[in-house]
Amino acid sequence: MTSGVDIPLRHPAPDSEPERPTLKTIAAETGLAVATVSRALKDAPDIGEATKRRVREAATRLGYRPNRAGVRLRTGKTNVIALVLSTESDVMNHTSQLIYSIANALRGTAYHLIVTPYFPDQDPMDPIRYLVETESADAIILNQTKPEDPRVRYMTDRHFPFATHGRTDMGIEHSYYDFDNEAFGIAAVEALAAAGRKRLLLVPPPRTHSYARHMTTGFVQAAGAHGLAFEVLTTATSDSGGTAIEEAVIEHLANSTPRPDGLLCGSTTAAMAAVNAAERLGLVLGQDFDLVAKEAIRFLHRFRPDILVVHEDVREAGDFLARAVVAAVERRDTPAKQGLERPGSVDRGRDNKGGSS
Amino acid sequence: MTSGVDIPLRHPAPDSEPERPTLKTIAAETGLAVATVSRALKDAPDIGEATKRRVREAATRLGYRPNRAGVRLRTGKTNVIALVLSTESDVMNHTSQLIYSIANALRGTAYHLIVTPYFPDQDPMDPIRYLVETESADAIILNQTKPEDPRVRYMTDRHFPFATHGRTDMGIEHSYYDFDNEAFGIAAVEALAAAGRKRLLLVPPPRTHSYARHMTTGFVQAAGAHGLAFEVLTTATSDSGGTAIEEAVIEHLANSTPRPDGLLCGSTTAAMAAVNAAERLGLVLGQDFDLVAKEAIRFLHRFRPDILVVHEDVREAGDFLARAVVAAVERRDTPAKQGLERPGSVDRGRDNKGGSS
DNA sequence: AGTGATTTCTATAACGTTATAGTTTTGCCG
DNA sequence: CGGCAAAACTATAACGTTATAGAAATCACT
Repeated sequence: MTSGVDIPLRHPAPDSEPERPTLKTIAAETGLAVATVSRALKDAPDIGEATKRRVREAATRLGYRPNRAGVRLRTGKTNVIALVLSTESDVMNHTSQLIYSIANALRGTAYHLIVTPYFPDQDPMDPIRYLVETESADAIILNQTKPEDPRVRYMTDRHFPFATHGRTDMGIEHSYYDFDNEAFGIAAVEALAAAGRKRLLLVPPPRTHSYARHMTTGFVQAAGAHGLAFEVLTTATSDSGGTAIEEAVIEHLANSTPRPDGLLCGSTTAAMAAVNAAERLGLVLGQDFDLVAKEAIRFLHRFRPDILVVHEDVREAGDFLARAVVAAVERRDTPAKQGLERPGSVDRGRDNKGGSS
Repeated sequence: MTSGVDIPLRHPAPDSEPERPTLKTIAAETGLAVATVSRALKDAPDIGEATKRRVREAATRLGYRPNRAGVRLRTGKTNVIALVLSTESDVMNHTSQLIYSIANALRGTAYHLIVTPYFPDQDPMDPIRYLVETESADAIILNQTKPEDPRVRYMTDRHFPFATHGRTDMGIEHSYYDFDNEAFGIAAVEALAAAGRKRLLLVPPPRTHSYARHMTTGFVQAAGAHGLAFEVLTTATSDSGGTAIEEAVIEHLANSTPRPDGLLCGSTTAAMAAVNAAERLGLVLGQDFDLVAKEAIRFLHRFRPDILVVHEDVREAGDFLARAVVAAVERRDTPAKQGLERPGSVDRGRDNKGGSS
């Protein structure tokens, strides 16, 4: 089949690409100077109305779109929002929802979303430093804040626009969106109290994260207020992984007298593991014990219809955060925006009409 | 508090930024020309060894990093890999795993990951066209391929580097990674046959996607080969949403005689819904019926330990796809790489040591 | 020492954009 | 109609990089 001669055959056809139009193309088309076209397109006051119309017409007709590299090189503006994500832990459900909702909020704007996960073996500061130093983004959104979060200080010091999913304890004024985990803790305790539960057990989030303290505070306060006994599990956290949680809970339940009859979990995985643990001890959900869980995607009502569920709307968070950073980028002096999602009602899974997916 | 006078107070301190080093900086530092520095850093053959060492030393000392906008403007290279994601359907679990594994594979390379989800109201071609036309990425990875996928044709025609998660039926040679859903269908049927099941029901993936045909083919073939009765659910697909699937399955089971006793589901959600449906009819899993499901993240073993589970390793897919496109970008004539994940064994959930999360 | 080849380095231009300063045109008023 | 201001447009340079062509220095060999 192949001839012995080596014909230097390149791409079959030179494919004569239509060549993407630039300002120069429009300038040639309209007989104007490149600078005029540029200024016309950004509606500068010193360009005549008729000219502007002519330029805009040519631009749409040719399908002109600014070359981002050109803009970026000249102005430093990247038109990029970076989302920096922790990969550890059980946030799995959160992640894709965050990404989708941010991307959705960015639709129709000039901004692209770049996603930069970092891994347990990395310093969380690494991606932040990289993005800021190389000016690879106009703003950063990050999640999994810690009470003392060096990333927040770093960006604040440099006046770099950012917003966080979660709060810190540093007293720095910045844009964030958070779920009110303290209120959640209180609501959960009240639901358990209403179900007649007397001895509560919290499977806490990892202590390093800000929201762990909020949830624990709410839990402890409300339990105290209702005169209920309570404990916080110390041998596992809600992102220890299902198996570890199950073991830790079973161990705890087996060895405590009196036995806790009201459980509180911060994640889907933890809830499933905890229910399994209790059931392995022969306890019946809704009878011997109740469990309240928070989840971003409705799953648990299928797992155990009797579970008590609070929904966290991560999509709202993404939307809020995206708008906050875009506003900050467009006008550098925009005041920081803070959002706090109040937990909705605590519902039995069986009552959820929930969309799941 | 605020004084009546409006002092035009800008940023407190001018913050005298250390100025990011450029080639010019290094040139000044070493007394060489900018072009020489550039060539030295990319190890061009016409630069002396001593000079190269001197330049490299200065570069690391100053913390030089090439300005991407400059490179991109000059060369057209973006150093960006775009991941284009469908937001519909139950792939939720897949998504974050794909993102993480791609990002992980890209670590240490010069490539950034940009994530571009598209929504049900959009033409799937939109993001592709945008990325290709504006040359915003060096390569594209996309998921949810369809048997006849215009995106694949578009990029092939333009010799744009890409790889897909999933195959097409178009006979176009390109890079992809896929889970062998036909083999999965066969293995699932065999597991159900081994469990003594005689009448099988498939809750199929949405017909528009390539893998639906594969899974159905395997299912039908193997059921025929084992002389088992079989049906394919027509009133819902695995991404109809939990509630819809539950309704459809309950309806189907209630009205068929003889009643199916072996179910096959392609996703976690579908499996949970199907089990719920069967149980609402009073059927007992492992006794009156068995169910095989495929899942990316181990969940189901907690839901019902008796469920039969096959694991799909999405992380492997992301890793493979990332390497494939990077290879294609670095050397445009790299042959297309294809990967097909063979399903592992069909295990009872109770036997899974699985990491969950 | 002279010639040519080889090695090593440099000047220049260009990618697409925009800020700045400057030029031309138009309009107005005395 | 001269003078001047305002309006409308343009030329130039620069952002940081790299491809190209060419210059300078070094070497080899007569």
